[in-house]
Amino acid sequence: MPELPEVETTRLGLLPAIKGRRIQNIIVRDRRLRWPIPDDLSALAAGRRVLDMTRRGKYLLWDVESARGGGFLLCHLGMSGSLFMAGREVAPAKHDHVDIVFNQQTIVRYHDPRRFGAILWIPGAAADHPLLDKLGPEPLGPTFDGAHLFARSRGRAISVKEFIMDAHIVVGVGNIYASEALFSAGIRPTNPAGRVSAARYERLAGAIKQTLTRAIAAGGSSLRDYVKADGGPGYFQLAANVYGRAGAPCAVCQRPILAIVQGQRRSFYCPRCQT
DNA sequence: CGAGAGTCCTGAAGGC
DNA sequence: TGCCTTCAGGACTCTC
Repeated sequence: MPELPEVETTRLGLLPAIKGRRIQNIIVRDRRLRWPIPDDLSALAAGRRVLDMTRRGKYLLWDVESARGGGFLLCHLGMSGSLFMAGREVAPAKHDHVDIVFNQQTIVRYHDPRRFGAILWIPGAAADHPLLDKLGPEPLGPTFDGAHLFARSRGRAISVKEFIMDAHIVVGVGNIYASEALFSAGIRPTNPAGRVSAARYERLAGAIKQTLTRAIAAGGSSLRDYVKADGGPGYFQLAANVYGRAGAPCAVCQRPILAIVQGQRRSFYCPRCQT
């Protein structure tokens, strides 16, 4: 399940292979993703160079000569998607829905069994797109801090865990890292967001940054494998303190980790360390 | 506007 | 062994 570190690692892995190179064509084998892949995607992108690839939250934005009549290729991996390098000699496997072809040896292949991901075309300025224009700050960026969380949470009855997973508050905090960051900060996930103190939000913001930074570093160390192999190692080598550990002893106090459901999502926490 | 539920999809896991 | 059921999960979309 790609979270922000996986998306960032994908970006860092693909960028050197495609930056400045011209897209020959795009082969779409199955356009049924979260939204249908546009019919004319290949025609829009073919013959144009990829000037850059940036990330906004978990969206990857390919700058396909946007300033010269092109646009942005928006790509989201959903929960089971991956992008990896392939050559034409490698036959597409099941669920390999799209090939972005640069040449015979250089193909970026999109694989997504559950098809929760997206590939769209944005003409013009990407920041104005409805999927992007209301997103919160980047968690690793300079404008994200405890004061931001505190200010945005006043009056909110929603739980603090659901609050930090809302991309309009801060992008890129998925289910795994939300549980992990709340554990690090000692905050119980069920606490109402509007009642969490400024001091605790400061700790939480720090925990989110640290958790994501460590995961990106771990992903980077196995970058080559990940990009070549689709869905590879790295992230899951990071030992979770609470996520997926229901009933197992807390690493700090030995009490059993609890599992609950919040907003149709699983949450894990230590009943003693998190208050 | 906010809260909560519904929705898409497939593979893995569990029950019998 | 094999079939059936349940569940997980990102994030948009709808309803109240």
